[in-house]
Amino acid sequence: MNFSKTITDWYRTYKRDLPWRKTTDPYCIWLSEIMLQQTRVEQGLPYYLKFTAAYPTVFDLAAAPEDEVLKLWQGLGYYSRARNLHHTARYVAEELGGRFPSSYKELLKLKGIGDYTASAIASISFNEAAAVVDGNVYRVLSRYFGVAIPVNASEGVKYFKELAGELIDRQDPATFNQAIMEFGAIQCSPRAPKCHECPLNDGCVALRDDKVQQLPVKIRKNSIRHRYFHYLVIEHDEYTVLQQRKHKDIWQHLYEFPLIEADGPLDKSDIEHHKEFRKLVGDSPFRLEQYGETVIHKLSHQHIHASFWVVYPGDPVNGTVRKSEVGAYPVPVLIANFVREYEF
DNA sequence: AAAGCGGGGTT
DNA sequence: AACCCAGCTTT
Repeated sequence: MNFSKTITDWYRTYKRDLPWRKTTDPYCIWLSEIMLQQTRVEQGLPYYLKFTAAYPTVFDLAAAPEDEVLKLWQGLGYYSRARNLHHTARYVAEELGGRFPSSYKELLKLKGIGDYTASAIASISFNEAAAVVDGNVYRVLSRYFGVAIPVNASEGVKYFKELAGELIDRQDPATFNQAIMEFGAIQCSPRAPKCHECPLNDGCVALRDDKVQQLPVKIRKNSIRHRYFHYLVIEHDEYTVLQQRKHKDIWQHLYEFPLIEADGPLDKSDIEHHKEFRKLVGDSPFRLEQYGETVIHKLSHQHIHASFWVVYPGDPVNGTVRKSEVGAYPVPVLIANFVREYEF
């Protein structure tokens, strides 16, 4: 039995019951695919349910303010996905009458939609034979065919895209694409694939040559950057201060307390005399105390060493919001964790 | 071609 | 601690 038929037969038996598999509405497929980029199904699922409940159509999403969309997205990470999602919803609603483009080529032009997502929507919603190549597909194909070309370099991207394009079931591309991804997620998993009970184990080159653990090959990079964030938590009657992150950096457009970023740890005296602190508090009298210990918030590529300094200014300060309203703002998980523990 | 972008789970 | 996840955009 050939590779593709084995995969789709396996899928019909073992596929998970997931809400986006009950529809071919391109809006719903698009929503699910954006959320699942670099994100596990179990983590994305509750967000999919929240979004489809809050925004049943692309017009509902387009009509929402960005802060509201980011708030619903809070905790899912890679927030540019939410900003691009919102941008594209407005484009589709206002310029395309709410109708998504129906081909891979046209979908690829939309913000936030790359090769993978355009292929996924084109195949699932419009039955176009565009092959998806995600992390699962790289793993399944590199193992079964014994290909050691690095998957995260340009040669590998091209090679596996073409290979997947040759294998795809042109009669039912939607099922084939979802099948090979599901197979990679459940059967041909990264660390402990179930080779002993795999329907493809007779033809798998990696299994034959005992190279399952060495494939796929990835060029690894990224050393971790350490950053030191000192947050100023203003306490003035029922008010505190929040600021939106505007610059090109992590957490763009999310909110946080006024921030002093330094090259390392700072003590109370460093904070008191810092330019940003003086700018916020002015020359009025104040009380200042550190809350808790330094927290190390780990991102994929950065470790944020965060300390929180509670400030009781004598005079009113600018940029205040009610403490009771802090929970309404989209904030990084680091800030949400602090707010939950501190309780104003 | 390489860097930058979250958060959580697994080993 | 390292790796991975239904990747995309910018440099």
